[in-house]
Amino acid sequence: MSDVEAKAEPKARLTRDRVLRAAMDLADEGGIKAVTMRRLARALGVEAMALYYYAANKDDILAGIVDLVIREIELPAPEGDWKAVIRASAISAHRVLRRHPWACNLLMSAPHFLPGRLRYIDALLGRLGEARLPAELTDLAYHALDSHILGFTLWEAGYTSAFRGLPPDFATTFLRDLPMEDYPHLADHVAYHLRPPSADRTGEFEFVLDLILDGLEQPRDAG
Amino acid sequence: MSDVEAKAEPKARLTRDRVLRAAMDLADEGGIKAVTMRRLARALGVEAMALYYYAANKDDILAGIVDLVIREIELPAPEGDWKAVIRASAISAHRVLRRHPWACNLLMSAPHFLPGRLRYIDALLGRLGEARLPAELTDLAYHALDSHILGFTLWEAGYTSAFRGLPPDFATTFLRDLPMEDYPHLADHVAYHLRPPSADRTGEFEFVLDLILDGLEQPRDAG
DNA sequence: AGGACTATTCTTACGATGTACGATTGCAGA
DNA sequence: TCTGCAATCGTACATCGTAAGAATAGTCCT
Repeated sequence: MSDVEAKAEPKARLTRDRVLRAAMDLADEGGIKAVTMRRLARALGVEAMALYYYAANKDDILAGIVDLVIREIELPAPEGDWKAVIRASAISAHRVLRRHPWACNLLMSAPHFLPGRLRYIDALLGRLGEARLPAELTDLAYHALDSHILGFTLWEAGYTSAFRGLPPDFATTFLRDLPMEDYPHLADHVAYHLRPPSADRTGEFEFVLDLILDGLEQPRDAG
Repeated sequence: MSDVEAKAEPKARLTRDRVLRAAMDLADEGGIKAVTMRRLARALGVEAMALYYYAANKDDILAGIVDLVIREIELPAPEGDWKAVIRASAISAHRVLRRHPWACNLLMSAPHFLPGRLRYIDALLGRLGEARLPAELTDLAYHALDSHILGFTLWEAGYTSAFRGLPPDFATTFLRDLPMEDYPHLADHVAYHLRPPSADRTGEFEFVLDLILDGLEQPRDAG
């Protein structure tokens, strides 16, 4: 099952979209490090340099697949209660990013402004405007939502990937090898972080999401 | 001012600590991509392979400098009001990560469990325990704090780096080149994101931080 | 002093990566 | 059939991480 004889798709004309979609597949399967110009080319049944006809360079491709991911996010609907609608969109974003964990890192490390992202930002800002928050709170809200979505998913992805594929007795091994007497509070919580990767943290995501959404509305006195 | 003739430190014996600290300097100056075994070696006045005596591989070095960063964070003090103390630590973490923006990405992409991080987690969990929250809320709180700190700082770092060193008329250029009629809500907010990189967003960081800290205490009815 | 042992550093080399440059193919219209 | 452009390929280079083993430099013993 090595990829020496990779599935070269039936020879159809190359397209920027086909290139990006193949790159996304590679990333989904093997993480972002699996996206290599040569590997990508092979997956498309083509030589590496052919890709440069459709992308300026590798960064261009990475920016492109990030935008593909963003387009998978369900936009806040144009009607309905703003809070419910934004909540739904944030939950969708979380779900999408869980499907493409590599995208979190890319999203942050030099944000590009491609159509998908612009449309997402615009839609979010539009609905947030309806909350009639003080002007600076609107921007804060957008910022807070984005960073919660990304931070949470990134955190989640990092920890689940760190523990993926480990033997089931990893917890005990982990506890034995560490000088736990130095970290008295940690031991109680290790089990929590060793929950199977499929563990659904959606509830936690939504809890903090609601903290933010509800908190924006309440007038607060300065700390 | 090319780095062909890099500052080779006065020839002192190599040390894991000296290696890590030099790697950190490289990352601070030129981002994480500037950390290269050969460059790092040259900065230390040594050949690349010498580094492998002090580190198993490059990932080991990266994990090491992340732990150095974590150690810069002021731990929650062992006494005083738990909320105030955790708040101060979170603010310190934010400040530290702003100094070393490259560390955010590293922190997430495969978390390692080195002493600095373990001590940080342990201290935080210990103080959170004093809040006497329901058990699952304690874990959630830790998770939420971590992901807020990282998400916010990443977001911040991403955007300020995207705009760093651009000419001051970038805003107008940006607005002209984009089909702004497609993004009506976005235009109003562009100026906000074009504030100088030094703009202090600490207030926003603390706002959401307080949302989380306060929200943890309130009993909430299910949405 | 010399010799031996170990800790530290260097030399060389390999495979992988991103991509510059120019040659090549293949299809369109004349 | 010839021409011209769009799409693809072949070759080459600098740079990367690092494997394997040779060379050096201390340090201690006698």
